[in-house]
Amino acid sequence: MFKTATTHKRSAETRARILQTALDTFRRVGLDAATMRQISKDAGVALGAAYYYFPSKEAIVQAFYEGVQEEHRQRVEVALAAGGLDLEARLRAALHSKLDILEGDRKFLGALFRYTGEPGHPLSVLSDDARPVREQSIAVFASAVGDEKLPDDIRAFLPTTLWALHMAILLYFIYDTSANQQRTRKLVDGAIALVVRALALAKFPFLKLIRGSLFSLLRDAGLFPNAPSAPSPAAPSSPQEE
Amino acid sequence: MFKTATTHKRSAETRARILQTALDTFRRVGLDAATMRQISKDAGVALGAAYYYFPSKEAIVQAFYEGVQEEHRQRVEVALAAGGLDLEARLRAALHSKLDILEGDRKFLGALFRYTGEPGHPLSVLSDDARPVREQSIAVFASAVGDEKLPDDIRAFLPTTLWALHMAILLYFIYDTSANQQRTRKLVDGAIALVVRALALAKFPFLKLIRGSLFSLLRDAGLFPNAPSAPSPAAPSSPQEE
DNA sequence: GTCTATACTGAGATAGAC
DNA sequence: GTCTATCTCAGTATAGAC
Repeated sequence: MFKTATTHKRSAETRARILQTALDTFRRVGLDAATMRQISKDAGVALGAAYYYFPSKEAIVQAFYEGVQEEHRQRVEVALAAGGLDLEARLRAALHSKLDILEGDRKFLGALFRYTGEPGHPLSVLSDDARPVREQSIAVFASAVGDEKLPDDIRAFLPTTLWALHMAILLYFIYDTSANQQRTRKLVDGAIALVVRALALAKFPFLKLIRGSLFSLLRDAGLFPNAPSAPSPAAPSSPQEE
Repeated sequence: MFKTATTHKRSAETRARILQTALDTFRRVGLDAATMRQISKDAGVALGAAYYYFPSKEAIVQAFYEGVQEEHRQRVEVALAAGGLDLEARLRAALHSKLDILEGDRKFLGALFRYTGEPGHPLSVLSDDARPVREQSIAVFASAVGDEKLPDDIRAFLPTTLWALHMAILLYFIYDTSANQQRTRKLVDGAIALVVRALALAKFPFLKLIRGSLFSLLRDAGLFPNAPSAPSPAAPSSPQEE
């Protein structure tokens, strides 16, 4: 039952070596062209060993995303730690740091979206399985919003909305062939500036009505499970049986 | 060079039979579990024949989407032909008819999104290859907007925006396990009502400013290639080299 | 041009030996 | 924990019937 420390360590090393080799190969030739046979060969293990550590090729990708998520969390934490940044600067830091991390991985980043349309698939970013990672990612955006003075309803919806925006931007990023993906960087800055300006509109009372309708709609749809005044205390984040 | 009429017909029949058998199988067992061998066997042809008509399994899916698109165009055309519907009713017709068509195909509809993250892939809804189908689909929404009195900038952006909304709703639809996907139907109605109300806000001059910023941002990002006052007459619909 | 029959390659994934 | 052998299936190739 209990493994020895050395076994633990060797095992972790092998796993790390396979993961690293796989990512190198993904970056070099893309996800599909990278075969498990080539990866295991380059990592100096047999095919079966690779499958021992990663039940599928996609599991390697998943491990990569988890690493990215953790790295993102840390970078944003560092960026916010100093303090003194306004909301716009904090949101820019959150989005740009994500792009910084993924800069070299655009070639296989598309795999992030590959299973989005398959509810049951563990690698769908919208699946129940991915909920922990998804909520961690949303939490990073919540931390960037921080204690900014905002109406309660906006405060409740903003982090998930930013997460959705960030997903859309990643899609744009993948398609962006401009040098160093400058267009995506510009889009981020412009989008954030717009979000901040739109938030300032919150004070107009006659916009509060339509905003309320929008939030009701999203809440009733089962999106935003953590939003206030939800009909059910355990509202699902995606549609469920009535 | 010229095929005889009968050859044409027999060929079309074989193709249709393979397509129909494939779709039946997809619906029954899902896309991945449906093997080309099983499909060709069920269709009463050899494997080679299936590959003669469809270069890949995905090509069958593509053919399916083209059929859906054509069916959608027709249904919306019929719905609008009578006239007398207001904007909200027309938009509802456009969205609900799409859901009607796809109702039985939710199980493999996710394939629509499978290649979204891969710019070069012909089956990505955002790819250059898919541009004709995509623009046809956008045109359907433009026809639903019709000659509604709208500011020029909104008129330019609305159809593509509705198309994007419709893609998001399809994603929700796939995840919606409520009976007969009632939740999606409710979401459609609520979303359309909200869109129509939001359009009515267009008359407020101080909102025109932020609206202008939003549209500039989207246009500069290279989205909305057909929008007015674009910097380049042949602006791309996705990011390109500078 | 349409289609059959069959064999082959390559890749993801698994079983079971060690 | 690791390896070798094997399975399945997408897709290709080929040779030919009609």
